[in-house]
Amino acid sequence: MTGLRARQKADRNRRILDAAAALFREVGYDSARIEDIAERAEISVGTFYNYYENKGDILLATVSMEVEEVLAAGRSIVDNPPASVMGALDALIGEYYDHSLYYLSKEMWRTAMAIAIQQPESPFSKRYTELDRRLCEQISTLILKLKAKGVVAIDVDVEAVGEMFFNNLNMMFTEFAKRETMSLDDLKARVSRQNRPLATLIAAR
Amino acid sequence: MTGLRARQKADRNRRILDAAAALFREVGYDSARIEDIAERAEISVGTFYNYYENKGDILLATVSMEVEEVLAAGRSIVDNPPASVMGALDALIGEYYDHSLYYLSKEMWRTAMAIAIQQPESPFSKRYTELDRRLCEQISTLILKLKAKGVVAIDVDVEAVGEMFFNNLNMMFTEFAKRETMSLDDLKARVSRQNRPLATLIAAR
DNA sequence: AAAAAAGATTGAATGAATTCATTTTTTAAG
DNA sequence: CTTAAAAAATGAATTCATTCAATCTTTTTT
Repeated sequence: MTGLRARQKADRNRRILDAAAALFREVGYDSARIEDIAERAEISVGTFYNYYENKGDILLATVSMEVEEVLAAGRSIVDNPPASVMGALDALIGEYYDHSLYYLSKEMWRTAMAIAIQQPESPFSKRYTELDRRLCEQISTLILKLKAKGVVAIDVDVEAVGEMFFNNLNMMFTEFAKRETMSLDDLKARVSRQNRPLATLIAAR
Repeated sequence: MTGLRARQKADRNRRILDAAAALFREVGYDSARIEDIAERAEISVGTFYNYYENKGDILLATVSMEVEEVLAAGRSIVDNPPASVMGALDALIGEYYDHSLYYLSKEMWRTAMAIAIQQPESPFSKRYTELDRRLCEQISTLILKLKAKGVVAIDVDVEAVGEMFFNNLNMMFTEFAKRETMSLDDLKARVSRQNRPLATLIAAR
């Protein structure tokens, strides 16, 4: 049986996460004070710091939940991809992008990205980087699948190509988050255009 | 003749910039306190905030100087590029990367990137983004030059390809800044491998 | 079941960025 | 040359994330 201590710990952890996620959505990251998060979670400020190293950590924890969902959604596309290279890429990348604003605002994404860059050694930053790696891997897996189906030429360096597609879509998402005026459709159209040359050239002839 | 006020303003601005750049190099961004920067520049803390919106702004101002230099160095490679697509890309990108650690540490780069993402509306953030755009443009210009020389196929979408190379090298530089253990040579080798498929495929046959 | 040890919680204290009401300096007007 | 208006500089006060010594709770030992 789980001891009282372990149960209380899990319970507090969830209360903190819920309180923070709610506050971030309500007032944005910067205006959400640790004191307020602690008050909502019915703990003290000090306790907050026993659970998370710093304010950024709790945001990255929120983001991680979101990315896990995206990965799961992506899996079903990779398992049964559209028949063309461009079609498959547009479908998977479109899924990523459409999902991205479901829980998180552009401001929250910007902050999360900023923290992940700035404190790469913090545990949640590592987790975030790990999730990026898995997204990148998923793109490569898609290309590999297309190769197996004979849609992509046999001599293509799948990993190199997958990394290039991923780095491009990731960088473009960063730009999207930076520009409040840029729409999801703009983003998808631009990335699609960027992908076309490489996608066309790696297609089996 | 420039009034006294204008001259004093320019002078103070330079003193602040010099003081900050020196302190950042000596003790790193986080440990450099506004109070110390102000003391070195022989102004008050309040005056600092009349010249820069916040601490991040002054770092981005420092970084901008560095990127201007890189752009200038890149120009001479674009004007007289190596004869192959891979050769030309490796040369230009190598120049960017080698230059990057001349004035700035990885920690300073990380902080600058983080700030540029987080506060995209601040004046220096816009300047930083603008410099990124010009770097991207320089890559496209290189491809265009190679096309004119008959090294790159005539039907290639230069802009799309240039953006993809750039976004990839930029994302990889971010990863480089995040990993304290990654060397410049590792970085160059990985990017070179990533570039090869697209570089080969766009070459005129 | 009492005592000791280990583990957690707490909130007041610390330190650094940022603000803002006041003072000082420069320019323009009479 | 004085004086009023505009622009800048100033630093004490504020705000907020983070720390840490003291206290309380749970678990383990006897």
